[in-house]
Amino acid sequence: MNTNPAKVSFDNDSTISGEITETLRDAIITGEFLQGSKLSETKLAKDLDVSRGPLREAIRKLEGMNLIQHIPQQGARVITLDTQLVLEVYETREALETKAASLAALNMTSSEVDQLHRIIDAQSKFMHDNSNAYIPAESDFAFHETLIRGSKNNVIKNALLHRLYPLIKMFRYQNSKMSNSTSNSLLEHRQIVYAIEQRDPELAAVTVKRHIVRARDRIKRHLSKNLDEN
Amino acid sequence: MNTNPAKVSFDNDSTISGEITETLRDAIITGEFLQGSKLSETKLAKDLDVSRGPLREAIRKLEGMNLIQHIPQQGARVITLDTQLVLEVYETREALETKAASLAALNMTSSEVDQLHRIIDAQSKFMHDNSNAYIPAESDFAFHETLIRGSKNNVIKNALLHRLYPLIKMFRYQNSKMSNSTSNSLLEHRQIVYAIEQRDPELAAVTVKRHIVRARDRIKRHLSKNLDEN
DNA sequence: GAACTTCAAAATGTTGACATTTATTAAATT
DNA sequence: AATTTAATAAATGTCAACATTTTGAAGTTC
Repeated sequence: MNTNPAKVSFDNDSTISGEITETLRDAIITGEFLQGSKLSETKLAKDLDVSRGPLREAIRKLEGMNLIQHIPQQGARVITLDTQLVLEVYETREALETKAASLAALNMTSSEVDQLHRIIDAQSKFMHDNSNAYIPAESDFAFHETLIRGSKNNVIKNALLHRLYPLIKMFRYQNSKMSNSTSNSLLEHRQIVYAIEQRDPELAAVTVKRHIVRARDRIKRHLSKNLDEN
Repeated sequence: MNTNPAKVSFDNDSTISGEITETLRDAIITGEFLQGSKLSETKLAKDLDVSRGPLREAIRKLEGMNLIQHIPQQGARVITLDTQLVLEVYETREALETKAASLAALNMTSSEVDQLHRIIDAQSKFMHDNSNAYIPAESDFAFHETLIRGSKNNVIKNALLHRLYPLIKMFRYQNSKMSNSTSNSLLEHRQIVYAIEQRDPELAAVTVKRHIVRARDRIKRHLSKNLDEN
């Protein structure tokens, strides 16, 4: 089983293009490929032992995930997560996931709500066992992905899980020192589940909005203190 | 000069891949390629007189615009704008463009606000000259694109202009008989500009939200009455 | 007549070579 | 010595051929 938090796990593509897309995605998210670094087709094709055709397609797919920036006749570079981009990503996430929460309150199945419960129970147990450590990133992502899927809106789901979360995972993976999820996050998760259980879309929206705005504020403070070591 | 409302106009790529991306995009948006129809690589490559390499890349790019659905080992098909998808697109647009409006109220330059004024003045003149006809689609899109650019959030901007608006343009182009923009739309546009001029993000959000929800409701009514002729 | 096999045709996936553009380095000029 | 120019190397863009998978029709079986 794969417990790599970088894994986005939404494609099972046995083609070479699909395989190397996953490989490159993980390498970018984990920071194995440095931000802003050039992705040379010739070199990468040799390293991965594939031809440039599928590699170019993989690069296009990663461009769709916002992980790569490609300029014609110049090539592809790993996205650079500067302060502005990260804050813009969280603003976008706020808009989309707030709506997703409203919809989830209306459309989530009870078995999906149960799943949310199981996730926060595990988070609760973990924090108890580890004396108020941070929520593990994988568990936090599992919570939000379940919520998003519960919206039953595939357009919002794809926008969030395929295009925004890769960037969020990349940021959190490469800033794991940061106080990502404070003990307060668990309480906020509980409030979100409560709102969904009550089938209260407004309350769900408000609780998720606050959850994300707080995360954004933490990041903002963190980045303003670490202007150099980026 | 290009006045084709299908034109999205955000790429100037002199490569073959870039050229045929634009060609195919317009053909899909205008309905020249029917919804759900197969895009055969072999056939298309012959028709466009290019090799399959750049064509495959174009297909990947169009996939990123949500205009095409590609299944490995099966090929690419033009997206089908069924009722559910269109309503989901408008829900997503509501979430994103509402946020964009708030940000525009804060970040728009005065020259951009002037541009909004020029657009609604032209809309006003057009409707007066044509005795309450609908706002032309190009002008309506120009208004919203200016608003979105004014947000100064590139992530939201790309999500809307590159991934959502192509679908919206496709729908409106292929449903031009529908009462797209009623005379009420002009009033709503004025209210939006007013909110932005006041630098009032909450008011901007509310006015844009209502504008989009109303459009969505019109579409919902229209589609429920035309279940067959789609 | 319906469902399952078999085989041929067509489509997608992949490759390596070629073309064109961009980047690099060395020479030349001021 | 710094800047510009020219030649070379390398990279991206494109193509046509090959490989593999899927599709669909013909034939067979129940």
